[in-house]
Amino acid sequence: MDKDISQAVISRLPRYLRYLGELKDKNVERISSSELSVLMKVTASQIRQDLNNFGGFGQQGYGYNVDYLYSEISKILGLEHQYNFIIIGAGNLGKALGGYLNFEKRGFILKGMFDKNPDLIGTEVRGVKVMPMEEVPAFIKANNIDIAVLTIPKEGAVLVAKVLVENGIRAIWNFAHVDLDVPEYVQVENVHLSDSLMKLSYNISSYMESNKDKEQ
Amino acid sequence: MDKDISQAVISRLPRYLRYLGELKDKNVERISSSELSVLMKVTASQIRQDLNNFGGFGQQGYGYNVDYLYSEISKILGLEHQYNFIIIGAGNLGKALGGYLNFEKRGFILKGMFDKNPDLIGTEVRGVKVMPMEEVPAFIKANNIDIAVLTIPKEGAVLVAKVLVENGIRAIWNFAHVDLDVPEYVQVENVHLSDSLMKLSYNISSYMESNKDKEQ
DNA sequence: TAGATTGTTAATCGATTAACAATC
DNA sequence: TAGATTGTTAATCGATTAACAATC
Repeated sequence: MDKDISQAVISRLPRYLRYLGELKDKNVERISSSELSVLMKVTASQIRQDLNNFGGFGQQGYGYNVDYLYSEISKILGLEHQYNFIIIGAGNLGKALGGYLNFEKRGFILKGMFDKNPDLIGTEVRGVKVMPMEEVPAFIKANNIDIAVLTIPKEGAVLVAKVLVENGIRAIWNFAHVDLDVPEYVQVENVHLSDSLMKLSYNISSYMESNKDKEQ
Repeated sequence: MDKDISQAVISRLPRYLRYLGELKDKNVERISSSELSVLMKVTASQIRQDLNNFGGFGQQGYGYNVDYLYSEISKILGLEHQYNFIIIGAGNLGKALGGYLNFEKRGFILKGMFDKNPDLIGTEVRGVKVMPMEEVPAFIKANNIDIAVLTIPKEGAVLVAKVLVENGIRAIWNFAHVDLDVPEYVQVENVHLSDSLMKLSYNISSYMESNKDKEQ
């Protein structure tokens, strides 16, 4: 299908979807790329280029129909599918993600949680029980799990990822602070929180540096 | 100081630091850009270009001293500073971030947590008490808070950010699913988890699409 | 010294922006 | 029809890669 779209474009799609959702909520019927560009603080040209990677969703002289564009971007992002997911690591982060109801609205269904800590086994998040790690392989197969969320310390992550892949997982949302090495057919999305915090740290201190002269 | 370095470069620095940390742990003394490029799966050229934005840290014919390069990148990222931070929103995500000890190792000191939910007030994370939202302004001033972590639903986030800025916060680590509008001197780092999940969703479904023909 | 590898310039590639003809 | 705005091509800008002279 579509020739490989750059990840830069993909990264912007959820933000388009968010703004279009807000416009929908306000019952806005149509919007032009230039109006949207003002709201989103990007160029109108970029919006049109991005969208035209996937097809012509607008109409000359009119702009874009908000509802239609919203639903098209949803489709592009694969949000019309349902995905079953499990969470590996039932600490605070795992629980936070498991409890997040908006994911379910988008079609991501929490099927199970796992942890190696016996104290956590049997506890629940939204009615989903935490199970011991040994049960992961059988559970994946029995429940058609698509996505595994990895919220465990980096030490165990590489091995766990291997087990997940062996048992047919197709995607990993990786919060462990390590790069996973998986076959190309397994999609990995990394969320490295400490990297993000370091970026913030850089920007704070580089802003300070650049203002040293002006200070007094 | 340094002419504005692109955010693409900044984003790669924490990953360099992570690999150098691992090499340090293995007592590796020196490494060449090409050895590192193999480990990290990037080009040697990119490594050298990235580093030379900040100065010449290597030596011809030798490569880079691991310890030295590690400490230089730490400095660049501002990790030799101490930052005091507070967490606004003491739900599971807030608690997860508050409990993360590695942040403290990097110089990020959790000073307080806040929530508007009376049930949470008085509970603790690592000895840090959750306080009511009304106390935020006085607390920021009294405790020299640099960074606020925003782990509240998007509805309240814009208003809270306004209050934070008015009281002298210089940086916001924003987990609320909304774009904050703050003065240019306030640094914002966004972590939009649902955007990240949608990217994963795109990659799963576009991989499926691209293999439809091959299937059977 | 000879070999290795950096720092840096030049070439290439890709992404963003500008411009405008097509068309609703 | 006239005006507006897209879809798309062309121009620009920035980031990545390649190449190599400098130098340890």
